[in-house]
Amino acid sequence: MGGCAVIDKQSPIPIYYQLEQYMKEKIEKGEWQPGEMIPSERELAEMYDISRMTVRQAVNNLVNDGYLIRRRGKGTFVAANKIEQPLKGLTSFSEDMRSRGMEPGTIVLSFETVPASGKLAEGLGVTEGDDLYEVRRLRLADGLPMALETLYIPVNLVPGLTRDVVSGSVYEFIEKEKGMIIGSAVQTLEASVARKVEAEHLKMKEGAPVLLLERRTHLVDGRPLEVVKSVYRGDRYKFMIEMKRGGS
Amino acid sequence: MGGCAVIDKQSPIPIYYQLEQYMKEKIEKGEWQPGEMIPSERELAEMYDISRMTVRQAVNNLVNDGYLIRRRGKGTFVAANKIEQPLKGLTSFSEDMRSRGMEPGTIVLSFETVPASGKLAEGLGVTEGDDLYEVRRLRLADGLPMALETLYIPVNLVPGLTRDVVSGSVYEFIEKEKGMIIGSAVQTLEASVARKVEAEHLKMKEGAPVLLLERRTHLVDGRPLEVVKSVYRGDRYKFMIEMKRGGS
DNA sequence: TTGTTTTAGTGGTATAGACAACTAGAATAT
DNA sequence: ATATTCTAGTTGTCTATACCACTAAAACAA
Repeated sequence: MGGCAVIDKQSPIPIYYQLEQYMKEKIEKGEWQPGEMIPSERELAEMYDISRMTVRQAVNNLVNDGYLIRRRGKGTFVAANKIEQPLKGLTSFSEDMRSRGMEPGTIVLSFETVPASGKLAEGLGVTEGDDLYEVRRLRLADGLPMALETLYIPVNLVPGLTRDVVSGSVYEFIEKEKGMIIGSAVQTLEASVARKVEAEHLKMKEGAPVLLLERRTHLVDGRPLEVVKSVYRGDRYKFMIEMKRGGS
Repeated sequence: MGGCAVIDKQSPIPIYYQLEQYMKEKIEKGEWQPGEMIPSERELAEMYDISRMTVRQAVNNLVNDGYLIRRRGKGTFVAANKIEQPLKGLTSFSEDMRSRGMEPGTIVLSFETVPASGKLAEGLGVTEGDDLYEVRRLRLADGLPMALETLYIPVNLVPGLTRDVVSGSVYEFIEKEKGMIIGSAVQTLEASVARKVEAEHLKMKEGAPVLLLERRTHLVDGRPLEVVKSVYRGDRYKFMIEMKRGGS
């Protein structure tokens, strides 16, 4: 039974932080499986004799870090996690890697539909609450982690997207299976440092330099297709742009 | 005065969210300037007759979104602005900053001629040992350090370059005084962390994220014009690129 | 059987208060 | 003058409680 007290109220370490670390450990060790519902906030509060608000602070942090997902009226669930399914495909990332003489790879970390919220809805031209595919992929080059990518596509625009499809090339599926033509993209790039979750996936140290990339892709008819947010390893990736005066 | 109630407790919109949007607006409109301290949590709570915990929820979200920075014992401050404006095609630093609504500035740190060596000579299409101008400049936006730049130009291509000229726009000098037309550029971007010297000039902490930029500019006739290596502040600068499908 | 209502349980929002940890400057003592 | 202590103000943590909004399944009604 273990006098595994878990929470030490006398410790100078904040209670919410103790609980946060404890839950994170459960998730990382696999004691709490992806998709599994964790004890409710009220249960946790009673279990460790702490306030529900304190539980919420711990849960909040893990939600922000991508470990947990809240669903009002249903519960709090462990986020999808590391499922291996590498496959080759023709994507801009893949083309990019091949042009650099490296072999691209992909690991789909999660694939689900989520309701569009705020900025995402705006960026994708859908109304808030509409379903979006949310795909998280780890992109590899010569087997080494190169980027962590999160992709959002409106479900009603590309119905029938499956986990199998996203393990390959999404663009190829859209152009060849759906007959839609991709027109343009706007990309922003900024420098940052790896947060914990990112560092773990990319196998780098927390705080190491990364390149944050956000791409908004449009179809030729102007409809927004996708929003992709990527985190590239700063030590392995260099972005290259060719520009011409006056042109675009 | 105006019954700008700001907070409507009867509204179905959560109070914390109302406050969050209100504060975000203040920041985006510039009513609250970067670095400025915002009212304390207790002040805000009293001001709008809401609970401090509710204020905290609003502030928390803005902190997570990068709008605010908390400092225990001191207060909560508006974070440095992130610039996000499209960079169309090839522009100079000055054009870039002006298009983003900021006033560019330049401090010339050094101006000398050095012999071309190895890669530089190759990149600039000159023979090793040929004279190059080497210019180191601190680029400012609205008076704040934005980038540290080192520039190499073959002397025989642009004779007559002076310290006065480089304190302004080099591109303007080349196009207007010399009559040469800039054609294209290849730019690489990568993430890194500030080294000591860079950190000092850019007034940021050693190890903070920076964007390393290297640009190789060519004239319309194809002759290499310059190689520029820049270190941009990661917290103040964001690159935006528009692309069209066909290539990458 | 089918549709509707109720109910228990979940996370979401909000309150009022308390004390701790920290900061910077003022007041004090040396 | 130079330390030292005090103090007012800040964010950080935590509690106990209350009600709302939403979900899913059970209970009920037609």
